[in-house]
Amino acid sequence: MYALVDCNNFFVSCERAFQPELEGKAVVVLSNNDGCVVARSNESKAMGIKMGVPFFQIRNLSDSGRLVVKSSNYVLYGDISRRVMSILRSEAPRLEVYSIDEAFMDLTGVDPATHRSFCLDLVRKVRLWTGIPVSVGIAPSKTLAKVANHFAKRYPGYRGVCTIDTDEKRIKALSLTPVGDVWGIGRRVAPKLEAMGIRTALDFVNMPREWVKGKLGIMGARTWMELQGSDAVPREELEARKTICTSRSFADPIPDLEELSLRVSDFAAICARKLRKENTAAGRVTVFMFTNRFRDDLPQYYPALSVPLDVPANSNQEIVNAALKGLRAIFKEGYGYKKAGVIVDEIIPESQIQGSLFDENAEMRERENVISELMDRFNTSDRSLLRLASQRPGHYAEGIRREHCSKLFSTSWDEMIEVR
DNA sequence: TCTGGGGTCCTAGGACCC
DNA sequence: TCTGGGGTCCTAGGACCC
Repeated sequence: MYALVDCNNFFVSCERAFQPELEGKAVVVLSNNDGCVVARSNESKAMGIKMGVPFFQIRNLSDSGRLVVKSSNYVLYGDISRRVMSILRSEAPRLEVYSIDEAFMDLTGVDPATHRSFCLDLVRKVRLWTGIPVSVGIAPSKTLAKVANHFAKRYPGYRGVCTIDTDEKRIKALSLTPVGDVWGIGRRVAPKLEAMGIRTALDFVNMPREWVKGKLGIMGARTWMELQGSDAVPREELEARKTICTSRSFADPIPDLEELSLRVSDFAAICARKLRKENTAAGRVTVFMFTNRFRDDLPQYYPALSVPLDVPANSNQEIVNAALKGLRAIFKEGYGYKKAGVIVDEIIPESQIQGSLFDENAEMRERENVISELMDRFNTSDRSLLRLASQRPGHYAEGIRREHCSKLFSTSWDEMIEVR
């Protein structure tokens, strides 16, 4: 059996943990640049505020005092997440951290008769020790655990823990679950299924497996198996990431190459640092940028270019140089760029880098690696004291709108850590 | 005026090989 | 006029997730 532990309204709960006066109020947390709603309290959900709505569309609610608005503070959320996960890990031998706010716990070894009380105790501990409310769904597959979790959240009678451990409960739960709410059935496919008369998860599971596989492919068939109660989603092994992307929207559009170069240098340096943190190196660097896609009246341009590296690298100099080379190749005058980013991929473990026999730059690479490591010792995720001359002076967050940001309540200056 | 960021996997089609 | 059969690998795009 799995227990899916999911933090309720996670970013809002992190804000409330340190600002108890927000308890009971309608609160939302905004994305970078104070752009969209990315987290809502129950009260703001009840007001009809949808996930992802642009902030300017609900600004009146905040102006009139009916809604509290916070900018996102990922350093804070990452730190709280680590604390929650470490509690869960100490209670169960096998834990798969699935995202910043949820984790699958393998209940093997826990007496099935005590699953519920075990998880109720978990909910209590996490709340008491971190201030974060969590809900738990217990079921024989991950997808069913997700379903159970929905019920745990929706109905207070469960006191935060809902179990699907009999066929009767499974059928009942599936009959009450819209097919589009099932984990793995997304926005594109749900309307098609509904058009064919498949409205609930139960309707879906009553279709023949071969029909599902034909319509939705092997992923759809896997979801179908999971809803039957078979464990079909493989355990996530903690492997090195295959791609790393750093991108941002800008508060104001950027028209010139000089300013864009500073931003792209920062993005590339952040990618390089993430590589070093995971002891990996990338064989390719891609730059991309976008004009403002919401402005039909302005010319649009959204180029991208990949630059291969002779030898996989993770030093700031090499990643930044490649990114800037790509940027210069695709930059065109006459556009206001609203967003840009850097992707590194073809990632391999640092230990597997094959130097070329005729690499004339081997000595230089070695020096750059040493310099990058030195920079890491001085820089945090929030601030770069040591940087290349091509990077922007000052604070990473400059040029990003964050008008309602809370303090870094839980981390001291030198322990700010980015969390996957 | 104002619209986020970061991942994974699958699939179809093209290039290339014998 | 008529033009095989079967692989592999790579990539872009789409769908999904948080």
